[in-house]
Amino acid sequence: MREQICEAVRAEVFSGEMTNDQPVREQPLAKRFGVSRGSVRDALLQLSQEGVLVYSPNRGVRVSSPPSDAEFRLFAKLRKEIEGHCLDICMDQLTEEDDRKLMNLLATLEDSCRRGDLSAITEIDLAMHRYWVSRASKELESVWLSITVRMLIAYTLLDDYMEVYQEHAAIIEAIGCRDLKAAKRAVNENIRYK
Amino acid sequence: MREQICEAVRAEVFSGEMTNDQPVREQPLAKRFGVSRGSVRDALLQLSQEGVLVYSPNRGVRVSSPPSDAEFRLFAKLRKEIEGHCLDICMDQLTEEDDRKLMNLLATLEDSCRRGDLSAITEIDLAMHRYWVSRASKELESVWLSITVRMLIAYTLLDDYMEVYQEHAAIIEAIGCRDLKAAKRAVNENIRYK
DNA sequence: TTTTGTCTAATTGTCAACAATTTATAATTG
DNA sequence: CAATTATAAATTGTTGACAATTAGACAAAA
Repeated sequence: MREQICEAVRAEVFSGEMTNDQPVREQPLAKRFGVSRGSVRDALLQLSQEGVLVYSPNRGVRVSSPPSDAEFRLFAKLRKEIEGHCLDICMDQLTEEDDRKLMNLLATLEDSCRRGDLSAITEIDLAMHRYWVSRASKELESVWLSITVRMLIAYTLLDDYMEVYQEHAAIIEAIGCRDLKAAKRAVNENIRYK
Repeated sequence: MREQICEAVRAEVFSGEMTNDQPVREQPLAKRFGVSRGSVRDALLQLSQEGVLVYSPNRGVRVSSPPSDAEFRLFAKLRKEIEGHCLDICMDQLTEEDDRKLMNLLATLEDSCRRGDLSAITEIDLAMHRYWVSRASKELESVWLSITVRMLIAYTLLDDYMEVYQEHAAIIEAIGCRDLKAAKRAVNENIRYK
């Protein structure tokens, strides 16, 4: 249940439906999901730890502000380190089943890019990168997520949607060939500064 | 309240009083702190996000296992990047008041090292590094903490306690002189592999 | 002996009500 | 009229009770 609420709120934050400087109230969310405030509280607390929301004692939560440029660059660097490490770990554990799943994600991404659906693009982008991180380590996944969501909050608009697709196509291509160096290069290319 | 419970449990994990593979139950903690299970739940959930505990649905939480050597090295690298960045940001914002506080922490650290009190050493070590991270950015602090606690879980024993003190003395010395390069070098020296 | 199923105890998940705190509104005073 | 104080409303924090789930003990069957 908590996970469901988290995902829903996360998606709304990325899609811009929830703007920062605007508090996220517990009661309305509880009503919307048909659950008690307690469950909503748990979810909001988790999202705060994750970096999507900011918590102030006795004052509730609000959507996080985008990081500064310097912080964004640091986050990008950290993500490259982490995802590179994860590719090292999991590259030769991947099966053809994994390749299929990644291809499916890629196809969905292509569709979303064509439609220019930023919310869907963000979601699938997150899911794809998460795939190899999650495969490598559950511990790392949590750290990686808290960095990545902070970067994604900054993605309010993009110049070229199809470029996103092409970059991810290159990554999946390299992974399909089990070419570690090429995969790392493609990932580093994709995780770039604003 | 939540924060108090978090700190207490965190301290017990670092001191080794709570071992991994042993579940952390809500009811006993609630009784100990004289609060309801709800508050304890909040705290345990937060510590799970932080990486101190691991949460399994319907099965509660247990103390995290130490990271693998490869993960530990990655965490060390990330910490160096983050703390270096934070020193960049906050170095010339520090006042003499900050210097005094850091000196006090250092004095306490020296005492703990002489006594060989690993629990206290870990706590103060955490507090010192947290000082400059927190000064630079609250957002970064949360990411940094989740990395650092995972490293500290691995610190069950140390060969030379006084070395810890000397390394931190060097850091504080450099910060006192506002010597950015020396401070970063000293921090990198301190954050090292097992 | 091993496996399966059932019951019981322990534990977590959820809820609705109440207390404490903060925010917004109205009244008072200089 | 401006500033301050008192009051009311909205919101979060906490609690205890109950529901749902899990783990362990024990018995029955293969």
